[in-house]
Formats: sequence, structure tokens, C-alpha cells
Amino acid sequence: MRMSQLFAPTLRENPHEAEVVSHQLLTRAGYIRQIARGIYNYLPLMQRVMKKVEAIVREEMDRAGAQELLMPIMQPADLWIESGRWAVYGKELIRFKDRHDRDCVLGPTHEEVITSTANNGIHSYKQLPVNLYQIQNKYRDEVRPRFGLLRGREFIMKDAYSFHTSQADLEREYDVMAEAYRRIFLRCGLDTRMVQSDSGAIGGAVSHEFMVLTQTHSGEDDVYYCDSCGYAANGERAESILPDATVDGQAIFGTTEQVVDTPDCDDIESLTKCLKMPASLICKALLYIKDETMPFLVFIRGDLEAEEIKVQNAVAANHIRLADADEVAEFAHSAKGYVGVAGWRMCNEELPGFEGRVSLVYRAEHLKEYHLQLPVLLDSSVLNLKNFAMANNEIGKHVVGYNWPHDRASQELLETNTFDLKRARAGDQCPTCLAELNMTRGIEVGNIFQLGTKYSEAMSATYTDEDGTEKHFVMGCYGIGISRTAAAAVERYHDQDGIAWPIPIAPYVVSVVPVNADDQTQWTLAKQLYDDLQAAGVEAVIDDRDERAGVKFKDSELMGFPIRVTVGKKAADGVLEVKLREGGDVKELPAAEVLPYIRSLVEEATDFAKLEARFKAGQPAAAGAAS
RNA sequence: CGGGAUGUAGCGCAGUUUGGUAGCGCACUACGUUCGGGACGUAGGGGUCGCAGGUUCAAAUCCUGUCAUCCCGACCA
Repeated sequence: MRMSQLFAPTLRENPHEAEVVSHQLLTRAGYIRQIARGIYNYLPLMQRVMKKVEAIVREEMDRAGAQELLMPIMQPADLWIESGRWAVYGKELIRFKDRHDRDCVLGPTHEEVITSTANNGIHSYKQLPVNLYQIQNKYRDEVRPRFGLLRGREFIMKDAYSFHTSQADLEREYDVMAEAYRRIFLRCGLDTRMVQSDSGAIGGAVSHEFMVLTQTHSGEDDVYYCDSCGYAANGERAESILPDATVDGQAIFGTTEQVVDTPDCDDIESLTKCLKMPASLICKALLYIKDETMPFLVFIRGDLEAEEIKVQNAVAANHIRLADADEVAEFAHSAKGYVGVAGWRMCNEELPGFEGRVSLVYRAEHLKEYHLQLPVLLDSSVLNLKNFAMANNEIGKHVVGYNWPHDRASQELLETNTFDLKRARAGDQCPTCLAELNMTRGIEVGNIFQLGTKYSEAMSATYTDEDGTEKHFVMGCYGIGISRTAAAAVERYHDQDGIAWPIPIAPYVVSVVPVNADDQTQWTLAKQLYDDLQAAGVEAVIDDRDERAGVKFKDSELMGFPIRVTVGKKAADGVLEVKLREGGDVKELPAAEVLPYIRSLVEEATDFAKLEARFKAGQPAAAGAAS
């Protein structure tokens, strides 16, 4: 490609709306242009990067035995009603009506379509297993799109769905996909970590995410990992063992329960100051609302935070949120900072909406006129608290020296309603080996789920098994954010001057820069190299613009071409300069040696074994992260 | 959805307080000089000041509404 013809509108300054590095650089270097909030044009350079990533994904998916197909973006609501997600998915799902007034959606994912397709096309166990994938645009009307391509409303995703006759076969395929993913990201030049994750709205039990670790602001997920055993999980899922803390308040409060004045203590910090005690001696009670209608309480130690995804899963909610001030008054007869059940009576009962989940209910029998009763979940951190502090809904007062009832029935009731609800912290202990847990930020570029029969049951998708009976497909699904992977690569590989693409996903590998386009010697030599590169299958640009050398260098660096060949003063002697974008190494070589050198660089960057060796140091065994 | 901010040339911004002929830098066009790290000179082109109402002799500027974009929040009793 001649630079004079390349459609890549570059900007000298960062656009006003771009916050994160990948968004800024991709915009400045002429790769993308925003069309609406969270919606972008992929300009020619970006499109080439996408094609590169897609090609790697296709090769590895095909290699793993999956088959590519293409499903529609526009889908009938019927399928979503059938799966139950029409009611559950919320505003992220883009819904509209066609001219016949039929409800439609723009697919945020394709479980419904693929399940229906499999049901129509697969009738016998003899046709299984099968793994089908596509690379397709996806639509999610994010509450708040941001970070450029990292969280858009329209994005490109590879999504694969596998169908099996058994959980065991699903697990086999799951491992095959995990290995394919490892190869894909490695081949893109990205070091990823496979971490345990929450399965969220998509359902199913076991799932993992592939994260590009970033350290910086741009990563939007917390990743907890253990260097000694390889345990890794995202913030929504991570478990941890708490380091020692003061959990017996005898020395401060004695062993007798009493009510003390705590004026204006509506948060943990002021309460610890007021009562002169560590936060770990507080049993914090959080009033949540399940699915907008059902209030319940979560008990957690005062120095910890609740992980809402864990809470949501524990109560089997579609959505939870903290109660607002009015609801605190209505459901707990209290105010912020003073919610608690000291003084309420404990009952073994399941309230509507919590069946099979929560069997502990506290009743305020001393406030009969209000009929207050709340289901309660405990985080495991509060069980061994002794002589601790808790509120009793009396504003301006707390109870100290409080203890859980000691009788066997009460203890059992407390224990059966105890879950892991806390958010892990860096510095806690690893749940598998007790070493110190680390935390970093990460960008999720891929995920794999064991769906089981969630969708096949909901949509009655079956095959006939060997024994002649109808059975539901056992399913798995596997996603890779193509556009997000490209953006993550920019987050990972850039410097002050611009992008520094890994060779395998660069839009062009080499930028040939004749310093002076008017100099016939330089131009001839440059053009010859450019032609040779193309003939050898190495994608290149030649900067034929009538610009000063500085401008050409700057643009080449901004756009991030991995290798620059400068044809300058020494062209007369047949000597060229080869500079690597990443690392900045410079070599002067006779013209004849340039192509072999570049080919060796490309070979180095695309050879799987060599890539694997390069990343080995920082890469934990995938097996260590398995659940 | 709540709070905050911003919409003026392709991009980045000033001008708005105090109403009076629409500006600067970059980019773009032409010519000349320059030519290995975002050159310089001269001469140009390009904007119904987000949109719609209103006030006024007169509105980028004041008022009302609306749309768009960005940031923060929508989680820690």
C-alpha cells in the first residue's frame, strides 16, 4: 500500500472524547472513528487488524475441529421468549418491531438461534458432538459504553457453541477450547491468564475468562491470582482466606450485651472511631432488594465488602441493589448506618422468593405494629465473631458485646445460611494454597462456559440417544471479543509515540520509508524492497508521500508498523536501516540482506513454539486455574 | 436513571461574564524555499456558532425547550 493512497485520517492531538490509550491511539492513528456513542467505523487499517485476529481465530477453531457458520444479527423475539431470556435480559437487549409489528431483537449473543438450529439439524447421538462457531457483529445496549472498542454497543465477537451427549464429553471439549484459546491469544502476541469466573446471566455452572493483565486503569475487571499454585479468579468469583483480625470484643466490650450511644455513626469508619474498636468487630448488615420487590439482609464483617454477584447468586436473583433511605425505613424501621437485628427473633422459615435458598428469618416481635421480618444471609466472616457490635435499628445507638445464640438449633440455622459473599482483597490468602493473593486489573478477551442443558431444556432441544430415548443436548459456549482483543493489544503494546503492534496482528508488517522521495536512488531501492516484500508475502506500506522524513517517521510510529526500513543517505552504497518499533533496535544492512532478516523476524513472531517459550515465564499452568 | 460538564471549520480550542461584521493553532489548496525526527514564507479556501423556539433594532453571547457527546455515580449502612 502506498501511504499516499492509504485512507487513514490521522490526528495530531487526542480527540476530546477519548479517555483510554487504545481509544486515543486508534483514533489518532486513523484506525477507527466514532459514529455514535459506543459505535465505531473500522477504517482500513483497523479492518486489516480485525482480519488478522479473525484469521488466527479461524485457524485455531478449525484446527480444534469446530465448524464455521453465520447466524443472523436480527432475530425473532419468539426464540428469546422460548428460552426465557426475553423477560430476563433487560435493557441491554436491543428490541424493536418490524413492519408487521412483530417483536425482534439485535443479537447480543446467539444461544437461542444455535439451540434452535441444532434442534432442527441434529436428531441422533451419531451426529454428536459438534462445535459450531461464527464471527459476527453483536449488539448490547450498554448502560454506559466507554473505553472505545473495549466496551462498545456494537462489537465483533467469535462465538462457538458445542453440543454433547454427556457432561463428560462437554468437559473434554471444554479443555479442547481452553487449549485453542491459549494458542489463539499467544499467536496474537498476547499473554493471557485463564481465570475462574461467575457465569452470570448466561447460566451454567463452570466458566473461565481469558484475561490480558494490564496493571493500569484501562483494565475493567479485577483479577486475583496466586503465583505459588496458579489459582486465578475474577473479582466476582474469587475466594480468599482472611488473614488474622480481631474477632473477639471481650477486651473492649466485655461479655455482657449492652446498648451504647453512637450518634452520627452512619458508616463503619465513624463507628470505629466512636467505639474505639477495629472494624473487624462489627457485624455489618446490608439491606438489599431482590428483583425490585423482596428485601433481605446480608451480614458481613465491618472491614469487608460484599461482592454483589455472589450475593445475587446466593439468593437466585436476576438483579439486586442496596435499599434506598425510604426502603430502609419501611423494611427495617431504621436509617442508614443503624440497620441490624440485635433484639429481633431468629426463625427457621423460608419466605416467598427465597425458597431453597435462605431459611433464616429475623422478626422484630418487639415492634409488632410494623410486622417486620427479613430473610438473612451471612458471610462466613461473621460466624466466629464474639462479643461484637451490631445495630438494632435504633437510630443513634448500637449493641455491643453481642453474641450469636449458642444452642445447637440456632447454630445450625446460622451455618446453613452462611455463604461466601465477601469480595476478596489483595493480601488475603489463596484459597487453595494459603500463599498471598495478588490482585491486578485485566481486560477480558475471551470466555468459555459449560452451559449444560439450560438452553436445550428451556427450548426443548433434543436428540435421540443410543437407547432410543429423547435427551437434551449438553451444551458449551465459547466467546472471543475480536474487536476487544485488538484494542487490548493496543493497551498492552504502545508507547508515547503510538501503537506498537505485535507482528501477527499488525495491519502491515513493514513500513518502507524513502527519506527523500525525489532521490531516484532511494526511490528505486525502496520500491524494489517493497515489491520484493510483497512478492514474499510480507505485507508492507511504502511512504511515497512528498513529506519530510520526520513526518513519515512519526506516522509510521503512530500507526505502529512493527518494522520500519529507512532508505536514506546510505542508499547510494546499497545500505538500508531496519528499525524495530517495539524495543527500538536498529540494524544497518546491505539491501540484499533486508528481506531475509525481515522474514526471520516474522518467522520468530509467528512460530507457535517460539511464542510459547517467550511467554512461558509469566504463564501459569492452565491446569492450575481449573476449578 | 441521578449528578457534573461540553457542543463555535476536518481536529484541538478562544470568544459567551458586559449582545454590535466569527477568531487562533493544526490540517487543507497554490507558489517558492527547505529536506534523517511532526519545516518556513506568501497568498488562499472552508463555519446558517448542535437544533428549535423566545427576548431584542441587533443573539455564538440572554431566556426556554430539545438533542448529542464526555466524566462521575447508580455498590459497602
